[in-house]
Amino acid sequence: MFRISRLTDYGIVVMAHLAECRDDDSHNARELAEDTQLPAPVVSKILKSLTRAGLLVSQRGSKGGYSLARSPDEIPVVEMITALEGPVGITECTIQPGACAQESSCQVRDPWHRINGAVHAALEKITLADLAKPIDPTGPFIPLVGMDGDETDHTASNAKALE
Amino acid sequence: MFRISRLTDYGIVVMAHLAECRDDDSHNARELAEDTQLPAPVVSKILKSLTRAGLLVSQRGSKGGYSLARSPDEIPVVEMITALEGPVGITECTIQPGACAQESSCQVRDPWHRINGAVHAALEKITLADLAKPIDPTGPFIPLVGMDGDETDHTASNAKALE
DNA sequence: GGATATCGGACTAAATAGGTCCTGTAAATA
DNA sequence: TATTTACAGGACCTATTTAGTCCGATATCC
Repeated sequence: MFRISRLTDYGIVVMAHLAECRDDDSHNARELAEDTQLPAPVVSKILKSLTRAGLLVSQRGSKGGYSLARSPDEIPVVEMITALEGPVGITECTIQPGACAQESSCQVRDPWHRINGAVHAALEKITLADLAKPIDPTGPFIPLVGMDGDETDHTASNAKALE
Repeated sequence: MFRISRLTDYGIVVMAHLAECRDDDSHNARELAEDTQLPAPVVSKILKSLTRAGLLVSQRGSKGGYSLARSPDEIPVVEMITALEGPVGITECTIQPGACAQESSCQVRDPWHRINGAVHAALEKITLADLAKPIDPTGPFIPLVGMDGDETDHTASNAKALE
């Protein structure tokens, strides 16, 4: 379906929440689940993955919890996606060379690699900081030009958005 | 996993093959399966979907078959993907407003919409013609602008081309 | 030592994708 | 008109992936 998994979506919400709490305190899994309104066991699972990937640091024991390993503007979206669902690649052959029997004769492989590179680059440039502060009109805008594909349906109002 | 399904991949290979045969003759499913080395029932299924989406025209009966509904340069990649796996949307809420309970309070929705728009735009600009002729250095390059952060230099995007 | 919280897996259930097959219908041809 | 060819539209089954839960082990603080 060409979309990120729900787990990944959750993970990014949790990360964004951590980025908003500008403190360096660690937040435990239960607390984060409550704040984000997501099921606790799932949040716990996500946090472990993100920690293993080096995006979060964990502290065990009582008073333990999780906190960001780096500043939000140093955490690109692509890393979060990779942490939660493996390497970003539009087609199989962009990730696993050799997996496809048609590889040597494939006519469309090269363009796919380019498309993949483009998507990858876009996800690399957007950082957690961009996600956590979507409505700062004075701040640097999320650097995406030419996004004309989005204008078609906005049934759910943008206006309502965030307060 | 953030990648297109195998069916979609196959579909694009078949479409590219049709684009290469510059004739306007229709090619039947069996023939296309042989040419592309893909399993016949699968190719047949794909062809039906592509026809329903208006990317191919079909001709029934003996001497029947499939042919491109439009010129390859008028068939964007995003349409092929949409035909075979539904609307392109990174997150659920970019496709189904209202499906997510957190929508109203979601902090990251707006940036996701933008990211989605960027990916969508990239896939819209790349056409079947680009995929079918991947090695023409003089032709118009796959327009990957719009995925790139600084929009100052569109002309250079050809050469550096993301790899 | 006891309470708290992460770590690492195993495990189940649900959803999706991949692939096959069958019946119906349209077109060409003899 | 009968026959053959080939698409149309599903139903259907299976394998894989994803979502979500749970538990024992381990680390830390008091």
